[in-house]
Amino acid sequence: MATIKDVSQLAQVSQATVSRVLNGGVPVSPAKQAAVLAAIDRLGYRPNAFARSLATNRSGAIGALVSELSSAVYGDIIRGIESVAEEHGMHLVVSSGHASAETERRSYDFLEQRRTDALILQVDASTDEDLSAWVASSELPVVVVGRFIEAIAERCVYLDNGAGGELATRHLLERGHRRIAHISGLMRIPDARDRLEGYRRALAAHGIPFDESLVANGGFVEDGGERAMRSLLARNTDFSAVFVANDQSAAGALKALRDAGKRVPEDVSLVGFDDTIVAHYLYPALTTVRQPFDEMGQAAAWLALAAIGVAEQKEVTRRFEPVLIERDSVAAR
Amino acid sequence: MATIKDVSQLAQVSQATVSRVLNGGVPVSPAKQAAVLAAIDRLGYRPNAFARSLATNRSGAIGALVSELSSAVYGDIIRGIESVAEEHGMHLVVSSGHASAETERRSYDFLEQRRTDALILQVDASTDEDLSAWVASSELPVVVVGRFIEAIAERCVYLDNGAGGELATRHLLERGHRRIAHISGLMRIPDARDRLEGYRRALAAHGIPFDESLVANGGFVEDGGERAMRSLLARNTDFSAVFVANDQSAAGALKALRDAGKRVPEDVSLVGFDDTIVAHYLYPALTTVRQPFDEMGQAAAWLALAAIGVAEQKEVTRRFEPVLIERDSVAAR
DNA sequence: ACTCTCTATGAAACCGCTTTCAGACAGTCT
DNA sequence: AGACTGTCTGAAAGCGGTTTCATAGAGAGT
Repeated sequence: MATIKDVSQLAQVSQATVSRVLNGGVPVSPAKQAAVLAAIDRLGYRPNAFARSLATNRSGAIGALVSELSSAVYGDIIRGIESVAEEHGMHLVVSSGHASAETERRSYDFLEQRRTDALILQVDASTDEDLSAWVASSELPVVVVGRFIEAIAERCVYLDNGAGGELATRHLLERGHRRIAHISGLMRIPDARDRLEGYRRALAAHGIPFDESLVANGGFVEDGGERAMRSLLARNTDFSAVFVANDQSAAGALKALRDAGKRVPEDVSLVGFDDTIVAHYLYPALTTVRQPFDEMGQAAAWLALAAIGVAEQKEVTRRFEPVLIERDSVAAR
Repeated sequence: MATIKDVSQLAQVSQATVSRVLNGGVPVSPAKQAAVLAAIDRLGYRPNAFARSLATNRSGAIGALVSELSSAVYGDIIRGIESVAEEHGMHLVVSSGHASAETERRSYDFLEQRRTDALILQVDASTDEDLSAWVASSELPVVVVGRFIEAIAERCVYLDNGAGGELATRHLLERGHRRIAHISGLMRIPDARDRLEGYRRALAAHGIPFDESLVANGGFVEDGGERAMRSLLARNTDFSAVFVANDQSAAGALKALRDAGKRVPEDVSLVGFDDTIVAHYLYPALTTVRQPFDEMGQAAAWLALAAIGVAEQKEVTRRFEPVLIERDSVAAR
């Protein structure tokens, strides 16, 4: 593999000049410039990324730590990050946290050691305090996506989950539903709490008292959603609609309803959350609250790149608004 | 950030000794060893990955070029790769080809320049010849996943798509179906051709002549599947079952059937391919042919790591066998 | 006691690039 | 003509590790 030295010798200039031609910014006479380019071409020279990084202390890569690589849910976040990174000639180094706080920590260390230029975190298991501490102690810019943490608010890209919960519930209320159940998410995750909170707010706004017996925990997973729905059905409190904290558990809920001989949406209306691919494929197609994962990933990447001066500084949306996607799982009452 | 020099001074040893302690393999006296470790701990020293890479010419990362980051289909491949990489203390640098031969080429150059230690390719747009050429000219080990290329057979990890097509079709034959249609995939992709071939073989084995009017192209996408099914229905050739080349177009086909008032599986049986989450969420849940994406990713990663001496050399499955996953979309006839 | 391993160690070269610094040269201004 | 500016260039010093090579010192063998 040719080195800069080979190029400089062939072009009869110094290594410094080759470097200048390569990196621009410094004037180089046209003659030498041409000689250098010719030599580069002739030798098929490609700069050694390690040497460059060592000298500049820049890696040309941003790191992403995601809770789960390419789940239905978070895949789009990575996609969003990658698209912006690529646009700026940066690479993406990914690592998965495997939904364990310890692994997340390890992966974080890993990436930090690897000296990516910036870090994007999308993690579930670690606490707000952990994350704040990481951000505080890190030498490189860190941005957190899919989560709002007070202490590092300006480094967070997130959805307004409360508004999402409200939106879903209000939609059902507007369709005439009064007995609306909720299958909640994993309560240690703020998103789940916020969505529940939004649900309560929407009810309150319509003068409907919160009824604990209409809430069951689905833990954000399909099985959990199925169990939660069975539990709701078994309680003999009637309801005509359910707001489910995410699409996956909505899929489970749908299954439980079907097994119980209930039709959706004729007997029970259903609203999910996330608008993942799941919502699209369910039958009936699931009305749900959309999170713009792709855009959130892009925003996070932009924020990170701007922080290291690679992307232009501009106003980046950090708090995203949920949008209701109407499909076929809600009927008027 | 502390450097090896700081450590060596604090520990009163040479840099070489610190390096030895760090990398092992060379005997170091217990006393110095302890002193070095203490100094490392005290300074919070972390070796600079760039410097190390420059000196060793190893990056500690493998590159993955995927056609589409985290689609429902290929997400599991990446996951498989990452898990094996992480197990061996390696990083994963990913890049997406965005389904264009040119972008794939660019991304490939990008990764190669980045000098990852090995490369895993999962690409659709580039031709067999392109890939063979890349592999031949590359200085680092390349493995191709999800595709069989004669010229570089021992570097390919792939599914036996022909057997998969046969499996799906035979399943329908065994359930008593005789008029079996096929919605094919993107014909420029070998997988699609092989699956069709398998379909023909299975028919032939049962003495059923191939009937061109029972084949429509779905292009591996949902829309395409829907259109293809509509086209089949419009032809007025009757059929009681359809083997669809992938789950996504099966979802489209299912929709078209539903729109036409046909029940699945009572009127028409359906078999998909891939066993992505789509198959799981469709209603009725789709009987399909499973590709072990995760394992294939793992195998590819293992092959790559073994090639650079990071993973132990062992017999790695390169040709995976499809498995039929029976769900609810096939009825006996 | 003396040579002969053998082990543990440090000095220094090296990996391939960027960047500083000083100087050569050409052009401009009195 | 002489003093200044400003532009372009090369030598060399890093960046922070690894690795080679030579050597000091400890034991072993006679």
